[in-house]
Amino acid sequence: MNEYLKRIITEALRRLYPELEIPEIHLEKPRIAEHGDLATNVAMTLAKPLRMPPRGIAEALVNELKYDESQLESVDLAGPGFINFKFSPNWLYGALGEVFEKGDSYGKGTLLEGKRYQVEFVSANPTGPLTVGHGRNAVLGDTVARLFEWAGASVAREYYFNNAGRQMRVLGNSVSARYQQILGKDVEFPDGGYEGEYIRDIAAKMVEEYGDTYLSDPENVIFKETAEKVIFEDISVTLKRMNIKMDTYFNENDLYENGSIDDVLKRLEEKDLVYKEDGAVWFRTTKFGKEKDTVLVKSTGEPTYRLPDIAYHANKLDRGYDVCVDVFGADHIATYPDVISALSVLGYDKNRVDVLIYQFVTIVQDGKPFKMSTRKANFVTLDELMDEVGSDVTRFFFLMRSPGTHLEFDIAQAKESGEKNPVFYLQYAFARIQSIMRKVQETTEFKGEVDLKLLSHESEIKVIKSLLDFPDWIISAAMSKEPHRLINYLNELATDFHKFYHDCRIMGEDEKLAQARVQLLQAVSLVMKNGLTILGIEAPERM
RNA sequence: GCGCCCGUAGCUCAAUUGGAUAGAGCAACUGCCUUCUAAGCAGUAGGUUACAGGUUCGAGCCCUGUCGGGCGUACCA
Repeated sequence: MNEYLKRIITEALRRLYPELEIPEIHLEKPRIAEHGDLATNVAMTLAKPLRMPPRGIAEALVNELKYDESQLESVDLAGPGFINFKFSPNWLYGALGEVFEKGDSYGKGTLLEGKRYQVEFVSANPTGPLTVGHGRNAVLGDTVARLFEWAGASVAREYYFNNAGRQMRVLGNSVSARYQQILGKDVEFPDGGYEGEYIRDIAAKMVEEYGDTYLSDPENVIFKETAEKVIFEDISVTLKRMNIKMDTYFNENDLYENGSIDDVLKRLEEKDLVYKEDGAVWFRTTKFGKEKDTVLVKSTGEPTYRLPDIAYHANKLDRGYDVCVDVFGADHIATYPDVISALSVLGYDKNRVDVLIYQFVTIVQDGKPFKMSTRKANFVTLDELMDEVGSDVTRFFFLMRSPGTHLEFDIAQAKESGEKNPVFYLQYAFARIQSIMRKVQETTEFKGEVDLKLLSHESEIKVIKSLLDFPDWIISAAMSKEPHRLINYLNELATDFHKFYHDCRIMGEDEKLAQARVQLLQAVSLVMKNGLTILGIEAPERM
């Protein structure tokens, strides 16, 4: 339909103003239903180049426009110069038919067909269980990946981690200290160590397994290695519970072993973008508009995290992905411009790296905000949260707001199983349809072809139109990396359905009409299911 | 100090990326089930989109400044 409208508008313009360079025709869905199904503002944008009033242009255009009346019901001039198009019911019924043809794959687009995407997310180092803070990252990353898939791309999900470095040493020392304490040795807990209960659990397990074997060897790497193994196991179980499956895990350490770190450094040196000072190696980030240069290698010889970050991104791009998406919390916002600068210097197209930055999550418990810190063991883990509210609610809460705004996670509201909880509105709509279907199937058997033309009630038409919007919203949510748009859409669809069902009954109606309505419900059910699938949320048969 | 993000109904948030009359949910009030899920529907009330300018046919959205909040601004990740 979009293409059709663009074509006839362009043709009309060409006839009216042969001299004019015809701009890209912009079509949008008016906010208000009375303004039609699609509208264009070409007349307004042409006002300046043509030096004519927008309404005058619009009027001429409307008069000149030739269209097929079986497709378009009306074309109107409105407001300051909008041209509003209203689809004919005939076109709507035809389009609705296509929904059934596509079925489970209705909504799948071709925009990103043939593209290879990679989404890197979670990427928490194995120092402790995933917390609610990681939750937003995990769920956003996974859902954005699903959206890319529905937009036609092939997508790889990657988890990047570092099991070397200072953090992990502290982790090992923390376990070692607890291990010794359990065995009765009076050792002091390391300053800044991980205080969480899970450290004790790991130590206890080691006592069980090895007895006091390592009591005389508190520096043994086995403490760190065991902790890493146990914690990773724990993390992957948590992810699985949340419906998240990683394709690859990438260890930062590989970048050292395969020489990419040195290689990147050498290539930056060749471009004269690094220099030595005070025993450290610096990256001339001032050349890219930064206030200060950035240290890449400390005077101890150890790289800062920025260098492996650059090498890692180069590595990802070398693996042939068309686009690599990073999912970052707001605290990482400062680091990625350096990575981008370095990559373009190294000859990569910086548009191949895309970053989704989300604002922090505030947990609200008993009406009060709750500050978290992994090291201080002052946190709510994702597992605890899911024990309380389940994974559907957890995913939904992380997705329902724009990534760009701070998210307030109200545990009380999430626990609420009734109308206060917004997930249920969607799931209920689906379950309600299933129930109606079951009932109808018990009592009636429809014969003959479905006649969609019988769906002429205002709220039926509204439902049909909403159903047809689904693919557009997937693209919109995918390209903006904002899954909440899909949720907003599904909410509207659910509202349209409930309204329809309030206005229109099925049983007791004329059989052909009932049949058409059942068909319509099937379409709603299908879209609802596909939508919830993208969100990674279950569509329950009954509630 | 400087940089990035945010500021919309009492509360939590939308607003299809510059479009027409700024919308939902919760909280408050009023109606609607003897029959297919009322976890629903319909309605009332609630706004100078933090503030002041600017850009243009048109601004919650873009630009400048001010105020308020978050995050950065490490030879931490």
